[in-house]
Amino acid sequence: MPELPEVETIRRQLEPELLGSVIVDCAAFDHPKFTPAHLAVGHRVVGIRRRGKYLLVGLAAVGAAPDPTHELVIHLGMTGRLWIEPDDHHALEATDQPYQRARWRLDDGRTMVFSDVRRFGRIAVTVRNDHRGLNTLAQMGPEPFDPAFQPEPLRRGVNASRQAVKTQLLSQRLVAGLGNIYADEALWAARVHPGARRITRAQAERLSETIREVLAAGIAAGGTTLRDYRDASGATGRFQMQLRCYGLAGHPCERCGTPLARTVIDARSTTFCRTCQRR
DNA sequence: CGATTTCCCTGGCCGC
DNA sequence: TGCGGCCAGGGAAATC
Repeated sequence: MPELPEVETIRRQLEPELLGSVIVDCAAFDHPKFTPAHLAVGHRVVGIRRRGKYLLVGLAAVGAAPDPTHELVIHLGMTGRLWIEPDDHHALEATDQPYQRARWRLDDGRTMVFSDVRRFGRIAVTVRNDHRGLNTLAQMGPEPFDPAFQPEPLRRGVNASRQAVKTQLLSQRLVAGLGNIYADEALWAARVHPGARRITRAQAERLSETIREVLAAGIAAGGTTLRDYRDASGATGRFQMQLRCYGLAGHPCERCGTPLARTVIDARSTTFCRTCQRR
C-alpha cells in the first residue's frame, strides 16, 4: 500500500542510483500492465520525479540532448517493490524469482527490478507530461506540499460533490498522494468525519494542515509497513508505530478516550472517532 | 458527465 | 492438517 510517503522514500533512494544510467535491455511479465516497460530501452535516466503515488523517471534518448522527452511511469499498486541489483552473473531473464514484473538492465551491468505480488501495479512510457490514457495521473490534484494546495479549493471541491470527504481525498483529484492509511490519519487529526458530505472553512483549514503533517511525518519515518511495504533497500518503514487512528478500531481515541469506530466508506475500511469527528 | 459498481490479484487468516 | 471462503485495497473500466 505505498502512498505518497512510501513512494517518496523510494524516489529519494533511487534517484542518485539511477541518474545518468542508460537502460540497455528489459524483460517484462507478459501482461499489458507491465509489457510497456520495454519502451524505456535506449534511453538515459535524467531525473526522477513523483506525482502523488506515481514515480516518473525522466528519459532522454541516448545521443540526444539531456532533456527528458519521455518518462517511465511506475505505479506500485498495493504490493509493488523497486530495487537495484548490483552487477552480477544473473541473466536478464532471471524471472525465476517469483512475482517479478520487470527487470531493466543498466549500461553498467546493474539491474532495476520491479516486483508486484498482486499485480495492482502498472508501468507505462509516455511522452513527458502527456498522460492521456492514465486518467488518475492526468487529473491529479496539487501536491500537498505545493503552494497550490489551499484550504479553499479543497473545501469547494469537497462541497461541489455529493461524495464523502474521504472518497474525495482518495480520488487524487483534490490533493495528490493520499491512500487509506494517511487519509484516516489526516481526517482524525483534523477532527473531520470521513463520511461528511460538506466541510466548513475551518475544517478545510485544519484538514489541509493535517494532510501535510501526516504525510511529512510519514516521509520522516520512511513510510508505513503493515505487511508488504519495503523501501528500495529492502527496509521496512517506521510510521506504523506512530499511527493514531488507522487500524486501531476498538482502541481508545487519544483525544477523548472513546473507542475508535470502524466503518466502510468507498469500499475502504475506515477508522474514526464518533465523538471528536462530528459530521 | 458525474457517481457508483465491478474487476483485477494473491497471501494470510478464520472456521470447520 | 487440509480446505473453502473471505478480506485487503489503488485504480481503471464498465455501468448506472
